[in-house]
Amino acid sequence: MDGNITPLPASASDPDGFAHAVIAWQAQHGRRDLPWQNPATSYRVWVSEIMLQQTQVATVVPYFQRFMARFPTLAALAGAELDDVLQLWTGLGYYARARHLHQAARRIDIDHGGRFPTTIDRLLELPGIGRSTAGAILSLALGQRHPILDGNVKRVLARYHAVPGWPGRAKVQHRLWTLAEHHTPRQQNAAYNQGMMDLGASLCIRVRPRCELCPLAGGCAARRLARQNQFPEPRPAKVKPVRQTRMLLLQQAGRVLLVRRPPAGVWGGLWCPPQCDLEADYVALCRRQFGLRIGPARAWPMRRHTFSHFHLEIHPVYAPVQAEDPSIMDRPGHLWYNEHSSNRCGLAAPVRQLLQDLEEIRA
DNA sequence: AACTCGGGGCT
DNA sequence: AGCCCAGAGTT
Repeated sequence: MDGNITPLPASASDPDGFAHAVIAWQAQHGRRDLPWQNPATSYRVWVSEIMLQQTQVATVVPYFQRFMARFPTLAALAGAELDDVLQLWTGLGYYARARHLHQAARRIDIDHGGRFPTTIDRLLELPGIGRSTAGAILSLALGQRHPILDGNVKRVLARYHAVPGWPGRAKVQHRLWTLAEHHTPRQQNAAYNQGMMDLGASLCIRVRPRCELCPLAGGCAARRLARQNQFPEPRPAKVKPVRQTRMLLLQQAGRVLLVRRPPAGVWGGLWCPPQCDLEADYVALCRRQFGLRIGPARAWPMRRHTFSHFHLEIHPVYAPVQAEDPSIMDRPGHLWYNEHSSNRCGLAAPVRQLLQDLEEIRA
């Protein structure tokens, strides 16, 4: 690539040629064969946008394929059990989004007769869909004119206009939305929005952006100032506290006891080994809470899991179950998990790792 | 170890 | 309106 920027034809709605440059670049270099682009139905674009909110494209693709194989239509998702949805979400993180997705599918089924809403106001009423996601669905699937402002677009606009401040701040976000609206073309809106996302993902990346290939380089304020790395500004740093927890790996006949976590909060709705404080008497707890008598316990090495706002130090303890009170175990919210049986449940990443380690020790 | 990401929810 | 929260992957 020679780095020359072709002079851009201007139009009444795009006086600086910004949108035109993005659309032309997208046609040549953008992504056109992602699974949710073929076909780009509202349902498929919606699911992909929710997954892409928390994960990069390469990771999302296999999750998306599995999800579509299992829930090919909105009706299939609306009729599904939450546990089945969470199972397909295992490892993706941000499990509230899977719950919102499922909830929203049911709402569309009930409130809209199963037909996907086609206006931004109706979309914004659904859980898990905000302005950017609604705009992406209507633009990419239906060709309507809406701006979007995902992480990639924020980075492109923050650099192009040298917007100071952290985009998480309301004032900065408002400025970026205004800029996004300003650049959004009347024609070829889908190609433009896809192009902005592709630009942010492939050239206008966080570190060492590849400005020499960028169709917007000629007008980019950050580049003119040679300050590409200083936009957008990072989130203000904060110190993360450390929390500790005990996880009880109670094994019986090759199965491990899991309990369902509360529907909201960390790992909401997921299944997890019983937890307690480090100081707690877990032998007594097993008997009192689960009716289990456990054999000699063995502590496993601590492992650390980092969340956005704290570190969690997990202290696993393994213990064989010697006797159980059979009447207690059939309560809802409890299950004996076996990797090879078809348990339908969502697992957080460190829990999945723990169960995998347990499996390897047995083998 | 720091950084990322859009939306929900609380104050 | 302005915070805080959520999780795993990437760098």
